[in-house]
Amino acid sequence: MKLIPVKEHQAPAFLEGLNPEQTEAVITTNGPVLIIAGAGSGKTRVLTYRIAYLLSKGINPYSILALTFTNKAAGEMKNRIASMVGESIARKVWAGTFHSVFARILRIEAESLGFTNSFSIYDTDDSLSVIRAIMNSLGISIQQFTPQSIRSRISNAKNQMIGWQQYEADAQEIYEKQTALVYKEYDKRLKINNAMDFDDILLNMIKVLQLNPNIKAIYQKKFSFIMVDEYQDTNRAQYLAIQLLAGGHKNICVVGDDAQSIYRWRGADIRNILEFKKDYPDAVTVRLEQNYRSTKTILAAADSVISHNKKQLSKALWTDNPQGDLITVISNRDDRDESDSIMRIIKEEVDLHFTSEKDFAILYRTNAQSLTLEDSLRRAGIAYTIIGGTSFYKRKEIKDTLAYLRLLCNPKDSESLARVINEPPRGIGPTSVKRLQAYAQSMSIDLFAAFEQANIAPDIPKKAIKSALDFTDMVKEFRSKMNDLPADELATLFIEATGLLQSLKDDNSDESLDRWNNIQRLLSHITEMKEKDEAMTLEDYLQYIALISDIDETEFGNNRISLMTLHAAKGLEFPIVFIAGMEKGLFPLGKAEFDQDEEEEERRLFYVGITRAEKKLYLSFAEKRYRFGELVFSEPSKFINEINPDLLEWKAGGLKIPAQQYASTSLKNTNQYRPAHSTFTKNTSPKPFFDDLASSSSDSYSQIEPDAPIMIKSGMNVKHNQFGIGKVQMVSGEGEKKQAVVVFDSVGKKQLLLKYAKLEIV
DNA sequence: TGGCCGAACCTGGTG
DNA sequence: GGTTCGGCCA
Repeated sequence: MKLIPVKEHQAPAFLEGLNPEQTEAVITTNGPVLIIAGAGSGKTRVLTYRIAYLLSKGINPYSILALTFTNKAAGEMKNRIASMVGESIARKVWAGTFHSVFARILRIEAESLGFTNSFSIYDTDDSLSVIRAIMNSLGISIQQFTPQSIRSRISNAKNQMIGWQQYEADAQEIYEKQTALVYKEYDKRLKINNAMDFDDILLNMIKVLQLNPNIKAIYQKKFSFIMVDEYQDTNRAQYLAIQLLAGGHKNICVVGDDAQSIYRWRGADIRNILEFKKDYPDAVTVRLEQNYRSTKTILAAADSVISHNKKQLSKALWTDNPQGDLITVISNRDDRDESDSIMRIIKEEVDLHFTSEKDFAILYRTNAQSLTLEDSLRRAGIAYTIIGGTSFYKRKEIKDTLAYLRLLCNPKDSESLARVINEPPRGIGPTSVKRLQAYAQSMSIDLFAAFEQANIAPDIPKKAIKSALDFTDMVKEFRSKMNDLPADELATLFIEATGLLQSLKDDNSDESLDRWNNIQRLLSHITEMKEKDEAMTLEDYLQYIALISDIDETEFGNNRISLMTLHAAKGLEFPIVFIAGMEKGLFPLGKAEFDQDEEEEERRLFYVGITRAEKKLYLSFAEKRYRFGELVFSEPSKFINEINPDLLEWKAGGLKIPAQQYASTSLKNTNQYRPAHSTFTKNTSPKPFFDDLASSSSDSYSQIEPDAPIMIKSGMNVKHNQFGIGKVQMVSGEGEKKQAVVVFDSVGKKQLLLKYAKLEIV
């Protein structure tokens, strides 16, 4: 690979705004480069300038590969490149998530692995239902081994590049042995369905490169400059794929920050960044330590938090930015109160200081927290967008519609066929479907082909045969039109023809109407995408949708406040940030109490959250909160106390509801605590204080009386009605949240909430 | 065979 | 709180 000669030895004018380290990171384009980039140190800027710099040297945009973790980060990068070099060049750069870029390549190379180029991509839910079906057919108890845990075991294995053969060979305990059985069958079924799950996209990319030296050579030559963002979060498979692609020229630039490593649970291997120097001994290391994003206060808070982690590389982040406001901690009675407090602050800011809605972000630990927040936002009349929330795509009607479209593109996708065959009901019941599945298996054909042969398959009722044949004829008719009709028209006509829309219309309930509307939204989204990109096929659209989690991308930043999980917030920044649910057991999550590594990861996640804020940071917690539809009492998170108290100010949320007596909580700074609004009522009753509240929230909180804790101690032998006999290893938590770690003879180690587990002492 | 109802699970996060 | 799954009945 020969570089196009540099025309002049002077740097382009756009480099002038960079500091010396950033400049070095931008112009060191040949050979391996490791950029250690602290939070807010202009990492995205460096990456985009680097690409712009390469382009300014005459490098072909198609030969630049930039890999990110989230769609959001990829989109951000593309936008910035576009604003520097123009849309037409920017879109030629291969910038995207690992999954989207690799899926794009696999579409081209699928045949070398025995897939067709219209393979389906299964999301977590799809793969879960395949696993469920497999467990049922293998007679593995769904009660004893939850499909979720089997799925995550398989996924973890894949992320560490362990195939079913090896997994089977290594399986020791019963859980692993059962997983091995499912894993083997799962692999087989996906292959038959011409489908890949998210993990397969990485693994198959590696397979293609490893098995076909000529294909490897093509892509090594094609991508002559490779950049990887968030390198600290790559797993073994991603690491290997990068190494294969960069193997020839070694023009590889990785950017990362060990303090922001938050995907250990998903197989991220911190060694990848720590040992980069070992993999590429001549690598140049650049450290970006000046923070341009946050105030001194916010940076100091982040620093005092992360210093509680034992395992970390030393880093000296500093900033020239002003000191800024104190960090405000808001205490609230409950989750609803918390949401309302946040809304009130946002409204005040918007009304009094003319702040724009797009300047706010609300971050939380778990997706479930968004519900209460959304409710408050709607009542307050504030426009919002949930980033990365999958709610739209998780809707049944959307999944059904997409399954129909997948079936249209990928005839072998038996999973999708089974999903939609009775949506709307067609008189082909589960029994008939099972028989056809058995028939398909015995004849080694896919389910769609079995449907086509329903008349010769055994024991299928006449009515079902007719329905099956009508259905396959209808699908085939549309398949024959695939090349003649534009993607959006094809999709609309096909979905009409399936009767899905009509059945919702006929039902005529509010809910059905809502569903009907959602399907229309999806269909018009296809049209929208088609208008943007004339060449888009239905397969392209399905792939895009499978790998993206947010349909309303255009609404992002369009004068709406943003809601997202802390994980999804990585790489983003906002002037004003709220971190909600700062409670023990929620953030850090309960599991971290037992596990030092887990706690450190949660702390890094908090670090990520804090450093998203530019000007002002709010932390809020609730004394009680609905979780699993039940009210749970909680204490403030220990993380709050890890921030230097000089950086904090305390406020009480809650407007209508009188504040409770806080002295009983474990908070140290009660003297600094000021109720934000006049009525501060002392209340020593352990029961919440409800007076003459008009607020509708009150009745839902009326009966709260935690059960007496069960006297379970470590060392005891106990019996669980599902898992059988086990030994208590550890007990922790109080009252409702009291939990135990029990090692069961049958399924190994389990963490149980005593309130639910109903353990018997034996 | 298909529809309805109650029980059981859930919620740790990303693509 | 919502969703999914299995059992029971028409």
